[in-house]
Amino acid sequence: MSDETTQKDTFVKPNIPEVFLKPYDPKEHEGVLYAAWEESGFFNPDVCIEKGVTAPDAEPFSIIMPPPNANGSLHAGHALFVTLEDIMTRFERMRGKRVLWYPGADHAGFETQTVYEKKLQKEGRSRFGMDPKVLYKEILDFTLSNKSFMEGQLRQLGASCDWSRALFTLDDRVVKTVYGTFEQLDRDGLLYRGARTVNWCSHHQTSLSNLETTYIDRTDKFYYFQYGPFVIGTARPETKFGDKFVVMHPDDTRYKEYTHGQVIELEWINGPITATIIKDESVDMEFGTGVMTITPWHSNVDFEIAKRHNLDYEQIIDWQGKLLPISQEFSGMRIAEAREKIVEKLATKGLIVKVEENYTHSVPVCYKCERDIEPQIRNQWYVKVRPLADKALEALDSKDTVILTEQHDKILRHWLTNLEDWNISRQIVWGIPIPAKICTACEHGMVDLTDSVTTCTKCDGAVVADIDTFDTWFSSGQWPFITLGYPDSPDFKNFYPTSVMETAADILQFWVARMMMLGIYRTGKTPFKHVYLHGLVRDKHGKKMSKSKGNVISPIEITEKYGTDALRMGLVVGNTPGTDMNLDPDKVNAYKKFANKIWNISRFILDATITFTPTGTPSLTASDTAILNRLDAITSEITMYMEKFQFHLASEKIYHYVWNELADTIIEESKSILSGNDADAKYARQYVLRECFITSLKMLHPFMPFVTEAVWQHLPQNLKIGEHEMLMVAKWPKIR
RNA sequence: GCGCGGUUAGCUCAGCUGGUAGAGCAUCACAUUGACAUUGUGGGGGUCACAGGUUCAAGUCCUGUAUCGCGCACCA
Repeated sequence: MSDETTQKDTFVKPNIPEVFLKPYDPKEHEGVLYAAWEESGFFNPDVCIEKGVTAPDAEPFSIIMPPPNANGSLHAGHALFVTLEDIMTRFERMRGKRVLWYPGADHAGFETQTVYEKKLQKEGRSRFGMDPKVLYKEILDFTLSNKSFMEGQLRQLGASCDWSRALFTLDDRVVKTVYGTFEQLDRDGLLYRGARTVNWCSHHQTSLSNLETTYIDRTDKFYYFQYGPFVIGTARPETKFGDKFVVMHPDDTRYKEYTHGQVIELEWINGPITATIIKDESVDMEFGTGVMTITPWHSNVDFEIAKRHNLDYEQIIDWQGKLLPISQEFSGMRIAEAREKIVEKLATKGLIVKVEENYTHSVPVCYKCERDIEPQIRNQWYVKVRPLADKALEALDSKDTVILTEQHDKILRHWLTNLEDWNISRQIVWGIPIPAKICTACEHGMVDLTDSVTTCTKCDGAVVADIDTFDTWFSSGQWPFITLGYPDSPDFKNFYPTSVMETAADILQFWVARMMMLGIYRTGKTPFKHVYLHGLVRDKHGKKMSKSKGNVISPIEITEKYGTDALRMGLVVGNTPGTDMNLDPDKVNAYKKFANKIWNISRFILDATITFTPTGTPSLTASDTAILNRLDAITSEITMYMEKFQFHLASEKIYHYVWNELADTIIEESKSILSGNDADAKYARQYVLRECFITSLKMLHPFMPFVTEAVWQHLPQNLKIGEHEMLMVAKWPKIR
């Protein structure tokens, strides 16, 4: 009797499944259960109908999974989206809806190409100079191997999505539909190829949309130069070679003696030049001296002025970020070096009026490499977004799409209201090729899906294929209707518009806005009813996770240490929609304990109900009735929270109910009744315990699918009467 | 510069339509071989950023200030 285990064994009831005799071990159950779920086919709504789990006329519920980038491991943000979407999916499936959670994987154009470039760099190679076809093939292999790895991780997190439908963003169906949209935009006059200022990253050698740039605050020198009779201010002396137009406001009395179009001679960087005076209202009289010279090739504002007055313009900086021959002695220099040298030269010529040292401004940089964006003029394909954006705004006004939270609704509206045309050309190989021909003579662009255009429709010149690819967001913006098989697939008819789009708040404009615009444009309907946005997952102190800081929490490691259920609870309890959350492993550990608590509660209930055979109506005591009423109240409260997407409250509620009420109060109070001699009271209490227990397991399931299903699979038949063999498709509890 | 959000216990955060503050972790004390030490019971700890206002009553509504963060824009 000295050995603790033998002592414990003496209390073991033979009817309790052996699995309950030791603490809950997630590793032992999770893989097996996921395989069983997948095997059952219940992730697929069609199978649910075939097998009678879902009524054929059941209300549909659909979520399109934001396809994770197939270029690496899942991070904590992925774990959060899986958790939230799986909660919604499992909840609605249990409520008997016809549920489709549609998975996918994203080739993630620019993102993946930059990941792959780093890999090339490590191997001492570079994408420049590589045969584009070879490079494409290499990235494809890399992506596909990551894709299957990533899908395995989604399974590990418990995602109950329908793998039989899984789609990859480069699959034929995707390309075909995207081409269809491209052609339709052309036909509708919403597409044009034009020379405009693009955000050029000299490092990545591609243009970027406004969204793909970010601004950083920087303190630079601000120079005042003598420019003929004027003093001009600039932070970028290196662009000033081509500046032969000097601009001021027409109402500026300081310069009233100068007239629009007047020509002046002056001494400039590389000798005497002729400059023309331009009066334009866009000039801010308060800024600097109220006079500026313009560099239309390298500034959007200047470009607009040049267009208004029909001025010519010239490239000063090449695509690699070096000065062109126009700069003469500075030709071939990088910007930073040239800036210094030019200032020196202007100083020796006595043209520097003054230098302000602390000029702070925000500078656009590439969101990937944080190098300065060099505005450049380049021919690109543009989508006229105004009509599309207006339709998206209408959908928000009519509440056909509802954004959670209001804050994000405002951000989205603001963005949609102030939108500029969308540059969809990218100079990278990893993406969907743009099906178009470009005239070598006049640069006219022609949409050509069938590879049939051989001469320019405008000037009869020779044509070449456009070598650019689409902005990833142009194709992923069509994802909801592509996945569902627009226009003819039954899925499209059954599930579009989808019920919920759940995604990260930081891609609201990148993705959600584009999906609305393109979805409405192509199908006539907004792609989703509700948009649930989650924030960033940060470390436990609220710091952004990054490899360099070393504070990255891998969801897979957490899962292996604490169990998937614990991770899911850690991610969802107290995490308000739309706001960032902090993930603390200690918090996850608390829910690991909770999973074990559920396990132990199960052991007790199983033991307490061994003799329970549900026959006849129990004669409930006042205390029994109170417990059941309370259970109903909890059930309706949790159901309401679930319906309102308040998972942070629903999860906390069920947690406290199970631990503090069911375990700490109800079970404790039941012990004396169960060991007493009153058979009716005992039977009634067994009935009550069974109700509370089954109901709790069901309400816990969307949050903690593994431990609850593990328990369910070991429930004896006397507790499971009238219930499905699999908790995943059991019926969500109803109020009595 | 314009717009938006946060500021609540030592830490990280909840708190619905206004009614004298909650959770997890941490901490302290006690208990414990019949479901569970991945435990139980109990406790300490907050003038809910600050200043005004509305109200019988304000983390909860209004105004302003400070501070942190986000979105948009940007001027050469």
